[in-house]
Amino acid sequence: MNKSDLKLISVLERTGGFASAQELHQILRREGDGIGLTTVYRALQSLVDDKIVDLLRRDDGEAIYRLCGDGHHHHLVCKGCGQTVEIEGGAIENWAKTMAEEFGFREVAHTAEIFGLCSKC
Amino acid sequence: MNKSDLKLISVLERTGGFASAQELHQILRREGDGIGLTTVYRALQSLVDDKIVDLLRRDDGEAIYRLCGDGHHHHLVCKGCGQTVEIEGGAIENWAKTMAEEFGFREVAHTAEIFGLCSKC
DNA sequence: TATGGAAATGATAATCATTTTCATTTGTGA
DNA sequence: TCACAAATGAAAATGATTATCATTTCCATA
Ligand SMILES: [Mn+2]
Ligand SMILES: [Mn+2]
Ligand SMILES: [Zn+2]
Ligand SMILES: [Zn+2]
Repeated sequence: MNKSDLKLISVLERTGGFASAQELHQILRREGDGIGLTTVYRALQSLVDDKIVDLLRRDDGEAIYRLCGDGHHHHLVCKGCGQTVEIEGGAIENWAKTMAEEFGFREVAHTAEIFGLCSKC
Repeated sequence: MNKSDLKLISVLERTGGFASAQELHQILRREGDGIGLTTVYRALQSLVDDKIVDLLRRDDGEAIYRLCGDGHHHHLVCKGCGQTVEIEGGAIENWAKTMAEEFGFREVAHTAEIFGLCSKC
């Protein structure tokens, strides 16, 4: 947890939703911080490893990051404005476990995200 | 549905699991087909639009494609060998709908995939 | 069958996010 | 202060995907 990591956490706190590495870099630059793009990627990687931020992918495959609450959860993301709600997996946690067992899979993980338009969009 | 689309469907039938555009291109080349990479991308794009193949993303963001069964379903994918089982969403379908309603989201879609190691791996 | 335009094709170049390299700077404990 | 490790960022490399554009293949109609 170094200086750059903290900068990224700070930006992510302010932006709220998901943002790409390039976008986060631009925001920091606009604010007068001369941080390099390389360092932004490094910091994000490190934060993902430490499970402090979540990584998922835009439709075009670009990685997007978001400061995350603790523990396992899922997301409800607005395709219009990017607003994101963290939600519990509820019934799908068992679904994933059951399906995996049924087909003899071990060491399973799962992803589940919901996309739509929020009430404002 | 043109000649190239059919070639891609044929390769996807033979490979079974998910494969990237680059991999599918290599397979066709190895079989003596001189099809261009551009055409492979175009055919895959068209098949995805027509919902004949499914597109998802590797961890590194690379797009992978698979010939799909009809209708809405999810996947159980082996991280070792790529073997893929198509499974029903079951509890997820209601979960997605309920969560979306609760937060006032419209026009919702969802993704849910399970990853693990199959019994052979 | 000939023909003119539309659709398909593929080589090549352009994009663009991400990763590598590597020289320089900064931080830190002895 | 000194030595050494960690952090930083400019620049180049990588690699998937997309855009161009000239050429070829189809196909309907005369
Ligand atoms: Mn989250
Ligand atoms: Mn499928
Ligand atoms: Zn919105
Ligand atoms: Zn396997």
